[in-house]
Amino acid sequence: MAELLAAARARLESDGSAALSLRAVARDLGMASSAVYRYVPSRDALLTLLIIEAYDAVGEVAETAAADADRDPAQTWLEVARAVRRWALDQPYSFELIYGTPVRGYRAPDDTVRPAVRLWGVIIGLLMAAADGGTLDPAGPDFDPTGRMAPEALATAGFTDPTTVSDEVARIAVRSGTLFTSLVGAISVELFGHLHRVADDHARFFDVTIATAAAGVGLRITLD
Amino acid sequence: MAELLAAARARLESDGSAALSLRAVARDLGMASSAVYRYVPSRDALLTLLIIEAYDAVGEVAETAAADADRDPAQTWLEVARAVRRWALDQPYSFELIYGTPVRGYRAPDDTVRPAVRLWGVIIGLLMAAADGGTLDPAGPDFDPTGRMAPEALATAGFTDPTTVSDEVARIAVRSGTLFTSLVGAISVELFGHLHRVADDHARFFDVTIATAAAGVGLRITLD
DNA sequence: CACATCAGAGAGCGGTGCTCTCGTTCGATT
DNA sequence: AATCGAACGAGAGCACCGCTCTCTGATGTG
Repeated sequence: MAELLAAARARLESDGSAALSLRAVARDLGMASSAVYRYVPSRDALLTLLIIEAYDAVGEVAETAAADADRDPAQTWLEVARAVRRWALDQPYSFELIYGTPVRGYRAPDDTVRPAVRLWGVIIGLLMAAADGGTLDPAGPDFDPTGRMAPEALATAGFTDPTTVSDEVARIAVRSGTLFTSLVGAISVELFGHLHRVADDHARFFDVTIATAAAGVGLRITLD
Repeated sequence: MAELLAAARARLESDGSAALSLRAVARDLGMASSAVYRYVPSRDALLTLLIIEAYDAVGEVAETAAADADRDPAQTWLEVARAVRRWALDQPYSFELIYGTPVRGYRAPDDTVRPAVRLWGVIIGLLMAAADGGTLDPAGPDFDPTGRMAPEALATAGFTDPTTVSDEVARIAVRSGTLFTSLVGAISVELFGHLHRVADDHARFFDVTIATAAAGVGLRITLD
């Protein structure tokens, strides 16, 4: 089973998710394609395993970057974003697998929710830290947060008891959406080729995009 | 040829790009699969045609929304973003086709550049209008725009002669990247299921995300 | 009328996911 | 120790895919 996953991971990294063929994996293992079905019920199930791996990988990358960086939450967010970008450029197919077009007819099982939420946890944690430290500027547009972010998500991320999400917490958590979107958006846009003939220095474009979006939620990032 | 494109479009809208099968299109037309190759050299070429159609469609949606909306550039941007989102939710597979994971081994030919740049044109136009009207706040982070945005892109969008892009224009154009990213990012995140169990009211999440990112570049959007 | 061009058909190649049946092997129970 | 059953793997086969090849027939033109 471990060998199977390793072979599938190798195939994914070299050929991409769309080309991940169960038969090819079987060939790499020196087995008949039918034998693989002893371990995995379908190709999509195999993909699910890789998806969970990818979510966990990006979650760990973000958590590590957040722990390693300096104290200022805004600069820490920049470092986290950079780390995630580096990971995505390194393993583009893993990024595509989780943040790109979902596989046709594929419905993510609940097993993927917990690892997927790790990144949200890092983001919300940074916003909380900024609020506590008094470095969180007033956000651009303010609005009523009731019912906007699911309390369940906050609870899964380990912040509060789902039944008692304070208005204060919700108001901050809402801003995490913009940070998350700017991160996924900036990487997607670069990775999927939409900066072709638009921007030259992709790393700089990324930094600026992250910093600008962060300014909107009240995090002042200074770029050198 | 027109029938072929129509059938392919229908297949795309019902099954998605990954499942767009030349044989299926041929069946829909009552032809042998080999006959289709009289008109189109390969499946990828057929996809390219649909990609160009999609870029043009989203470009027109954006241009129309920009023309119809009121005078305030910030509010107009919100309307443009909403219109593009509506289009994407309406034709998810077309959105995926251009802003999702690129098709394996597919390299976009230059024919796609011009339609792809229409959306950029709308964005830059709005920023210019805001700057002219004096409603463009100082952006979050400021930075040297030299060499950041390709002059060619500005020229293609119809703003300047590529050799003479003023520093003023470049400084404004740079901000368009954040708006573009927030738009594509917000739609991707929603369409690809990353708001599942995170946000309840997707339309509101979208508005807030767009407005917050816009605040970072200096556009004040007011949400009701 | 002869001829060339073109649209389409059909078979076939190697590939895919997946299912079914068949044999083997190996470990636990009696 | 013998036996039984579960687990594992192989192989054939189904329907589908992109794509190529050859062949047929219609069509229009010199």
